[in-house]
Amino acid sequence: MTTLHIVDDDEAIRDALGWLFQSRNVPVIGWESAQAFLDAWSPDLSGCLLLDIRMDGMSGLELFDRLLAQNCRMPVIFLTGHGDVPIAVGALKKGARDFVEKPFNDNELVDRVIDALAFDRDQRAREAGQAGLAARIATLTQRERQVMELVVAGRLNKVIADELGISMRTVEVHRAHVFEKMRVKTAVELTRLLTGAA
Amino acid sequence: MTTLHIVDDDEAIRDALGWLFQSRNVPVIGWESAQAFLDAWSPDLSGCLLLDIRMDGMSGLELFDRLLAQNCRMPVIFLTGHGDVPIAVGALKKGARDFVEKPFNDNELVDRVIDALAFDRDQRAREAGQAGLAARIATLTQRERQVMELVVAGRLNKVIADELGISMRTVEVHRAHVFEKMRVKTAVELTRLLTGAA
DNA sequence: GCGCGGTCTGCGGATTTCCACAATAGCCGC
DNA sequence: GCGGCTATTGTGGAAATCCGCAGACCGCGC
Repeated sequence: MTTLHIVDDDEAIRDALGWLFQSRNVPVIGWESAQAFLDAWSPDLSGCLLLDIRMDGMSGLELFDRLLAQNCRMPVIFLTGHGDVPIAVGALKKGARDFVEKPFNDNELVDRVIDALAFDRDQRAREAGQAGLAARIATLTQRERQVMELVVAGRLNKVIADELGISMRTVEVHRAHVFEKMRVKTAVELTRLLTGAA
Repeated sequence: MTTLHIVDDDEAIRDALGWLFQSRNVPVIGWESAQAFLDAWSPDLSGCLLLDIRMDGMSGLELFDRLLAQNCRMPVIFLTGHGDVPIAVGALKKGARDFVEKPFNDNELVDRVIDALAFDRDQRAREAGQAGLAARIATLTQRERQVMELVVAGRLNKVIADELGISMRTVEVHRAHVFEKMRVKTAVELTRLLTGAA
């Protein structure tokens, strides 16, 4: 679900943030430790993360690192009480979306979270498209993939036949199969698909 | 030139940094104020910027904003004595490349500057390619541009003729002109050019 | 062994693209 | 007005692509 995940070991803060966001119609789930969230995380968890830096046990930064190692691309907003520039800079350069010091302005934080949620939705839509594409590519045979690459590289069938050492007719057959499986009608459409054009 | 531009109103620091970088074979130019650099800036100044935050007159942050307003895309590394998280976060989110607190580690700073210089070179190469492309597109006539768009959209000449209400032969002529002016031989190559593929 | 899928090939025809040669017409600047 | 650029169209042929029909070989699983 597209939810704000709040990871903070201070229950009072989880509750306060929970109230804040629920009053703005943002679904919230609270986690009492980095480990708890890490255990529950799966790639189809969507939404964004609000992460306290200083926690007992695993810190927010370490959780962030571990999530990155697992290819989590959920937007992360850090919350911290004690400002530390190198930490903030490091987190942002690793890809964190924001880094907010307490005390924070409620409205501002809500806005940033809402932006992050929208970003995650968009990103997931893009990734879903890519996944469908990858699935179609997976149905291609070895040869078909080879031919497809050369077609997308702009080679004529004649040239492809030469390069692969097969007859033009065979290239045509593979090419037709590629078009069918990739659900396109022309080489241009195929190129747009694979180069990720609009 | 691809140079490190140091903007700091403290001459001692400019000198110290100048020595540091020149000893590492990084060309350096020092500027004694934000205004001085801003006056001298032009879009073909290349390299990267090392910018002190606190200066008499215009601050480093304000210089950064003004440069952004002028579409400067040179990588900027901020230097600051007094850490302030919101400022650092704001600068990075606006696109600054780094934000370093004094005292800094010499080697680390040099590495980051060298990275930034390499980034600028790459970025300029990409932009030069795009500029050449834009220049070629500019030589196309109205009609040729229309035809090009439809070709890249994957339409057949026949369909393009219908959509534009002209004869197929005319479409062929425009299409050939487009290929010639854009220096490609196939519709696929043209598509790759315009969609910015490898 | 038999079927299925992948790879390979040829033939022939329809469609599309590519291109040289040729021509008409409007607009703009010298 | 002439020359140049743009847009338009036609004829006709060469080249490339698209596609159905037909057949071949090989490996794999039932």
